[in-house]
This record gives sequence, C-alpha cells and structure tokens, in this order.
Amino acid sequence: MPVQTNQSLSVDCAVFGFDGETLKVLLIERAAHRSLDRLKLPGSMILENETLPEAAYRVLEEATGLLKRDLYLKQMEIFSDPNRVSGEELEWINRKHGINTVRVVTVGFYALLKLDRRTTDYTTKKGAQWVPIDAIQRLAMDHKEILSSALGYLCREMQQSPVAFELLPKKFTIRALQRLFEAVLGIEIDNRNFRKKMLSSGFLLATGEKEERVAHKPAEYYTFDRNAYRRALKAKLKMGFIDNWRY
Amino acid sequence: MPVQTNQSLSVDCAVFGFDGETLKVLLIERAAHRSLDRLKLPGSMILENETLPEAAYRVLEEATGLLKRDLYLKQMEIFSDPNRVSGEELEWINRKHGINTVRVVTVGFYALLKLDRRTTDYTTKKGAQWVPIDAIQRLAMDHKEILSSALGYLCREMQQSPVAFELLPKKFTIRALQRLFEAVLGIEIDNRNFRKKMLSSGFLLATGEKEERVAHKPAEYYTFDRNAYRRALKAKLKMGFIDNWRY
DNA sequence: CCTCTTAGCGTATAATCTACCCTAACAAAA
DNA sequence: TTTTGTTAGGGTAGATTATACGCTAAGAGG
Repeated sequence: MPVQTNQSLSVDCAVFGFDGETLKVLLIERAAHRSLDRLKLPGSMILENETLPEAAYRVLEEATGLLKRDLYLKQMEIFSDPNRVSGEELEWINRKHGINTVRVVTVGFYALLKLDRRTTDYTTKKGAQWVPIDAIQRLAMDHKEILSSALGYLCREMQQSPVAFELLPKKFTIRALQRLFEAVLGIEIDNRNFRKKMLSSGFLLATGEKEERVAHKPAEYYTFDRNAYRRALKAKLKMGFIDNWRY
Repeated sequence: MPVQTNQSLSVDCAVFGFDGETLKVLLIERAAHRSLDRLKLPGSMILENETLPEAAYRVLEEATGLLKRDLYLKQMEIFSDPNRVSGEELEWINRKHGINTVRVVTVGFYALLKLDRRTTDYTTKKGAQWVPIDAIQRLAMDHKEILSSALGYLCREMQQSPVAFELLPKKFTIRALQRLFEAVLGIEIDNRNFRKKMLSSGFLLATGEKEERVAHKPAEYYTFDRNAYRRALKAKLKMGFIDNWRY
C-alpha cells in the first residue's frame, strides 16, 4: 500500500452555547444536494500556510463573528476512516472546492462561547442555527459522530476544569452556574451544597450587584476569578482515578 | 490562499516503558544525514486505506514486535505548523518515501507497554533504544516537542485513570506501583496511606504469591481488576475541578 | 543476634461531603 | 394588604475520607 499524498485535511467544529436553560449546538445549512442531509457542523478544508487551530478559528469567525479572544477552542480527536467521506459526499466536497481529493481526514474541535443577542443575530443572519442538543436528528457525513464525541469531551472537561464559565456571561448567578451543570451532566444538584462548594473554591468573585425584577429573593452576580484558578492549579496536582488524593 | 491537497499525514509515537526505577522512552536511530539529529520517535507516513490508529499500531509492531492487545495507545494532539518539517528534513522524508510532498502534518500518539526482557531484546535488535526520560537531549524535527506533550498527557492520565497498570507487569507489588507514581509525578508518597488508598479502591486483586529472595519482608503480588474498575466507572461521575464532588 | 529494609496493620485528628434545617427577599395573586 | 410561590443563602449534625505517623512482622546479610 503506497504512502498517500493526495488527501485533504479539514476541521469541523462542534460549537456549544448555553441560553440559561438548554445546551445548544451551532449547525450550518448547506444547499440541498440530492439525498444528502442538509445540516452540518461548521467546518472547512485547511488552507496552505495555515495550522489546524488557525483554520478552526477562521471557520468560527465566519460562522459567529467572534474572534479568538471570545472563543474557547479545543482540539479533540481525528476522524481518519478512509471512507468517512465518499460517494456523493466526496463529490459534493470536490465540486464545492474545485479540487479532486480522494480522501478527507478531519480534525474535530469543540468550541464554547457566551451566547448573547449579538451572536445569535449574527449566526441567524448567516443561515446558521442554534439547535438544542436533544433536538438534533441526522447530520451530514459523520458529523453526528463528531458531535457525540464533542459532547463527551465537554462532559469530561466540565468535571475537570472550569470551562463552564466559558458558556456563561461574564456576570452570572450561582443558580445559572448550577443549571448549566445540571443541563450538561443531566443530574440534579442540591443548591445549598453547590453554593458552598463553588464559593469555597475561591474562584468566584462577588460583584455586589444583584438580580432585579425577579419574583423571588434576588441573587448576587459573580464573576470567575481566572487568576485565582491559575494560582490554585500551580499549587496542586490531583490523583483522580480513585476518588480523592492528597499527598 | 488555496485549499491544500498535496500534503502528507504521519503518525509519531511516544512509547513509554517503566523498568521499576525510571521511565523510559523508545527512540529510533536513523541513518546520519548531514547535520540532522539522529534520534527520533517511531513514526510513519499514513498509507492508503489506513486509519491513523492503524498506522500507529503498525509502527509500534514494527518497533517493538508487540501487537495491539499488548499496547495501550492513545491519540493526543496534532502538530500542523506548515513549517514543522521543511528544508533538509523535508528533503529527507521525500527521498525516503519517494514522494514529493510539500507539507507533513503529524498526529502524536502516546503508547504504554510492559517492559520485559523479550521486548527490550526485540527493540535493541531493531536498532532502537530505551532512553531514560531525563537523558533525552535533542530529537529530530519537532519530536522533542511531541515528546514533551506526551509526557504531559501521561501525567494527567495517571491521575485520572488507571493507566499505571499498563506500564507494570501483570503481577506487581504495591511498592512497584508506588515507585511508578513517584517516578512519573516526581513526588514522594507515604507507603501506608498509598497502600490503604489503592486497596480501598477495590481494583487490586491479591494473588497469594509473594516476593522471594528479597532482603526484607516479602511483599504480596497483586493484579489489576479491570472489570471492577469498569463497573465502578459506570457507577460514578466525578467533578474534579474543585477538589471532590458527589451528588 | 544485631542491623537494615520494606510490608502492612492500626489509630487519632483534621478536612470534607451530604442531607437537611432554617429564614430572607422579592413578585404576583388574592 | 395579606397570602402564596419561588429562589437565595446561612447553618448544623453525622458520615465519610484524608493525612500523619506509631508500631510490629519478616526477610537477608553481617
């Protein structure tokens, strides 16, 4: 079997957003082409002189209008099945780009962003849509598989590092944070213990501002203290695979 | 900037082994070529009709004689800098494979295996060598960077999942396990608490066999109970980023 | 038989988790 | 104005777990 040099590399991004209630994913609509599925993840072929993360950021800026600094982007795994894109799908790609590739290997990324009015307006203007994670049926090519993989990554990351804050506005209530955990992990959490744990972490800064016009005791807004987190990271390693570990 | 289709994909593997004292990495010696560094990680171009993991397993079998079932292999990150291989290095690759590629993107893998007599004999016969992690100076291309990345992955994995057992013989003493943690993480651990923690995890099975001809009280040999671990995994999720979590 | 070394049991204390108690503060309904 | 529904957020008892460290056991070698 000869070495392969006539292949293409692409990036595909699973972009997550949280609206306070449900986790949503950004999907792109492509022009109908025979029997091919219309919804797909945002993605692109890699260009000359471009690294993979650069390609992913380019795709994301195109789809959301957001720049690197407003996005949390992480490489996950590679999908390299020689037949992951073939037949009509391969045709579609070759026609779209005016190339003649025989194989497309793609690198999956997942991205987190703060869903706000400006971003949703931008994406809908672009013909993209924010779809609740549970409402997603079929996607183009193997994008459903890529999305599943990304969801798994997100779950694991949320339990290991403070990526939750990438999905929340700068200022958020502890309840919003809790709702996010409950939505992503699919569990119920006791609000009093959740509060205690989050506050005791030392990564939340009280802003002094409170909710207004809510039909209950107004909650205080907090921000994530990124510096405190970084400092704490340096100070400890953890052994997680059998519960807790200190040394 | 046009879409790129004349590039190559390769895999490079950081293979770790533990001899009871130090962590070692498998390095390949390549024929001298001008000023290029001689030592490199085992790797290969991807072939037609081959997925990336398949390519990595092929490389590993070639280098160690071990089959898939005796290896722990995991994809880590991708190195896609357009100039990561250029000049003399690119020349070397094109000549070696009889191709004419302009860019090589590589996928880093890391592998763990049980270092025994048979494996070390095989690798040395192949012109490869097991080098202590601290003794590694310069490597070909960006392989030093790939190796550093792999080491980071290993450290994190060891704290999150029981990959340590992939580096130990089937039967091992608790002391050996402790030495491995100490070597990889670079810390000192109290042996009594370490023992308690490991045993209380329920993943260690006593074999009844003991050390012989050692100049101290002989230790019992244990095995890793993979099934118990899998069962436990299903039963719990964890929230690790602020210490411990239950819900 | 003394020494050196590691195995492995046990225990006290500190820290943390969990499951709840409670009241406070607001809007909207009555 | 009072009642009702809702979430905020302080607190505490009891279980669980981590940590530090004392101690004896069991071998080899001098």
